[in-house]
Amino acid sequence: MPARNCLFSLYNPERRNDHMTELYKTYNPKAVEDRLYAWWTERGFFHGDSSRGGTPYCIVIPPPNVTGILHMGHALNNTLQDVLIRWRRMQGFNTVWVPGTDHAGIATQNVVERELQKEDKTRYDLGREEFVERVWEWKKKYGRTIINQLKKLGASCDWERERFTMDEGLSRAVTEVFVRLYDKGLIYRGNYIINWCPRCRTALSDEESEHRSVDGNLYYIRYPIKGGRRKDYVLVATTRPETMLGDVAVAVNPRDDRYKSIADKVVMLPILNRELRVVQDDLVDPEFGTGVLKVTPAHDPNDFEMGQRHDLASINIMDDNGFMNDESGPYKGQDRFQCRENLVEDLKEAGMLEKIEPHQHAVGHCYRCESVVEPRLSPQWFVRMKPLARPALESVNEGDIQFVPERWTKVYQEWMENIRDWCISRQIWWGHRIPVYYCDACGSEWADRGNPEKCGSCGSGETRQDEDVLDTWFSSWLWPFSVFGWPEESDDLKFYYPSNTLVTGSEIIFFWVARMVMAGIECMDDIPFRDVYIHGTVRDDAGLKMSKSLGNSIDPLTVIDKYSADALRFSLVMITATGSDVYLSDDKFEIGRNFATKLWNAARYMKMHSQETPADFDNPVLDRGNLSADDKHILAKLHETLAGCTESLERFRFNDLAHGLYDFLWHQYCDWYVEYSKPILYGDDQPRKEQVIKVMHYVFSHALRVLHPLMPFVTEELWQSMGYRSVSESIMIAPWPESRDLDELEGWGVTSHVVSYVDAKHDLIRVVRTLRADYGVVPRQDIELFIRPTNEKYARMLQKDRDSLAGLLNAREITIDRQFKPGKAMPSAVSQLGGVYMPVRGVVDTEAEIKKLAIQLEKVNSDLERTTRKLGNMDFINKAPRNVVAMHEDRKKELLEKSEKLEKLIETLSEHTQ
RNA sequence: GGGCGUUUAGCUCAGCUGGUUAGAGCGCUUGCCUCACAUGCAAGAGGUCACUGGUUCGAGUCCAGUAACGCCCA
Repeated sequence: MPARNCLFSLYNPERRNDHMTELYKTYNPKAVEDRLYAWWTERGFFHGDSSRGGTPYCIVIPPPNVTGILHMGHALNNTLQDVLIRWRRMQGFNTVWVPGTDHAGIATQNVVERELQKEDKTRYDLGREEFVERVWEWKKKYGRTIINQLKKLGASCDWERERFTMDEGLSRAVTEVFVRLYDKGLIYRGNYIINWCPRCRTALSDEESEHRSVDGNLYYIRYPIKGGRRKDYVLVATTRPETMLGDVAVAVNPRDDRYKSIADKVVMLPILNRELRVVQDDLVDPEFGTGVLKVTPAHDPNDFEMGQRHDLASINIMDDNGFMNDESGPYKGQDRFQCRENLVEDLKEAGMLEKIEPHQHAVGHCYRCESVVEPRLSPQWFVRMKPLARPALESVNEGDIQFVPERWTKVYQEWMENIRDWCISRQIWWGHRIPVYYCDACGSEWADRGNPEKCGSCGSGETRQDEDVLDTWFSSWLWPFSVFGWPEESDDLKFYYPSNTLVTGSEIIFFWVARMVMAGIECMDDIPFRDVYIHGTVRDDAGLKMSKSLGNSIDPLTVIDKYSADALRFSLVMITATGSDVYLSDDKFEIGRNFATKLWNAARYMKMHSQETPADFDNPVLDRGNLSADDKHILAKLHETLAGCTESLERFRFNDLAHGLYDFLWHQYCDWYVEYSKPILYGDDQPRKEQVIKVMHYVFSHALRVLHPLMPFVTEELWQSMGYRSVSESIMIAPWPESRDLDELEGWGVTSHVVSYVDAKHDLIRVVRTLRADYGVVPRQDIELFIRPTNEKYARMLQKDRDSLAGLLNAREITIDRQFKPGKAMPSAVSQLGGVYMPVRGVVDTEAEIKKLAIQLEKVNSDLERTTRKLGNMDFINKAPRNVVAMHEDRKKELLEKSEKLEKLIETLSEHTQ
């Protein structure tokens, strides 16, 4: 790396002397980020070790999909986790953040199958074993993409603990849990309606079928009554006409008088001419369609239940690919959608189609490939959820687990209360194969932890394993303890489980969060985490969810490249309100970049004036008598900020943290304190200089630490280059600053009076600057200024601050005089501390001046009137809290003074006009 | 159909337990290359807090209703 680009030479002791020769005006993240990240890793700062003891703080990462690439959702999610973990680490907790990926069964299989397609092969050409081998190869080659991207983001994960859901250890956990639940009777196999994706050729759980509203049709079809005349038919309305090929009955509501007469009749299925029973069922909604429902038990969940109740047969009419099978007569071999078209044509021709109405309805789509999901009867494995849900619900009801924001509690509760069994088998090859074995000799079936060669009952060697694999979430729900080696009772597991905080998005509350709670209680007899922080969804500027298919996503890596990782992190957090969605556009990242540059330059300024960092910067010995009001003010503001930051983190108010630091460092520190310091640092009062330098380093080094979790790179770079290593070799492990309140700052003479005096002084400066601007006095032109302070105390304090005021206002002379009376008309204004007068060359438009002041007076008087009225209201005086009343009284006094001053000003001006 | 959420400056959003004069960033206007920073500095304009009613001494904030939009579940 060329030395010129390396702005500060940092942690490397050999390079400590050749730095600072040249200071660039902007921070150059490219020269910093990878180097620092490598150093942190090398030094082992990310590693957590249970044997070190202490208080644990643990986060397990929501494992990203191994096929995934980092998107803004990940960037936000992992930034927040990193903020928490870095904060707790600095607080001295024994922290660990466990990273890893999940094997994403369907998604990964799809990726590899697409690869095979290019070679004109299918997975069947390779066979199961070879195909799985191929997926492993793919994983080895590409599976670390997202992990490397997390490193670019600055994530301080404990990489020594990186896990993958298909690892040996985690696979063992999967088998163990399966066998336990199987033996407890909580896992069963059954023939039920499941969501079938004909493209992925597998079952999906209810959560994996995404309902979307689609514009479809309602087809009204005539089903003739057997033995009736031509006009005797019942009219059936359906959205999926092709499923009629699997009809076994029609159903009406028993209370529906319209259809009483057909109750004992048989109707004929058009085209196939199958005889259909007429059943009566309460489930039929008389209001929907014609009130007659076709019953297709093999292709609709409600129909299936109805079939059970009325003992109806089930006719499956489709194959695994969504093509019509033997049962569908003339339509055999047709794709389901093509079949629909053809069938509708045929019905039309036969005069059996009465009408088609446009109809909007919800249709399930595969969450991996977006194909229309086909409800279909199929033998699958399920987890009985009710017994698992009960304690998981209780732990949230009783507050052992808390959602932030709280409203998600209800979403969780409702899902738990209405929970349905979980379909866990998938008809794919990539994943944990179901550890159930069958004996073909004696027909027994059992779940096994090992690889049984013989049947346990009859000793036959004719055993075979179930062909299906498990849902990926069946391994993810074990993540909080499987990553620590469960079922082994490792020291790490004992120390770090349960984890403290889970950070995730709302879209996987059902998929993952809820199930982890169930698994944790079932397997560990303890909840997996205490707090669940749910952040918002990342959207584009138009409010659309960012997605590859929409092409509206902003690539975090592009942002890192263009603006820096710190900028990405800071900007994301700054604009993300707690738990609400984020709207992003490229230019938002300038916030963070500019902020980093601002810090960089503040540091440059400090360095210019203090080649050597004061030895006691961390806990400075300050001469109380030699501290100015402004010194005390910034010290107070620093500690106020520190307190606010810690509180924000405790409450997961990340954007408050970002805003607080931004405001403090930019506006309080740079805009006011650094500006204030200039005349001193460029002057030659040596003792004052030393004090100010000490204050600056004290403030800066503490603010940097609190900022570090948000902007790890630039804060570390500055920590090193400013010479703060004596506190700790890295800012990452520097102690988190303790805030002190005003009483604790008393030793430095910091009081609320000093703080409010400086606030008021800032107000005065603003007032004068406005005067300057109003009268077109350019910055380089100096002014003469008269101040008439409100009281003797202010007069004394302002007198002390004359030089600094002169600096901040570019005034060549400031006169502070309680008796000041302008000898001629001049621009003037009113501030809390007193009136200000700014003589200007040339003629002043007195009329305009009076007018301007009159407008101000009007506003003040109306405020005054409102406050007076309020204070005259006995109800207010009696019922409002004392401090509120006192506040209004102060305000009244203030307004009164201001009003009088303005009146006097106007009066004086008017005299000069005459 | 059920549930949840949102509605505050031109834009994106803060505003927590009701209590001063409703804030920020961006954008806009004006003036500045002032020796840390033009990725900057200073000043300024800009608001019927969606609507209607209620509670209260006091409502952007609490309650009820209405409207629009969004999300989740069926």
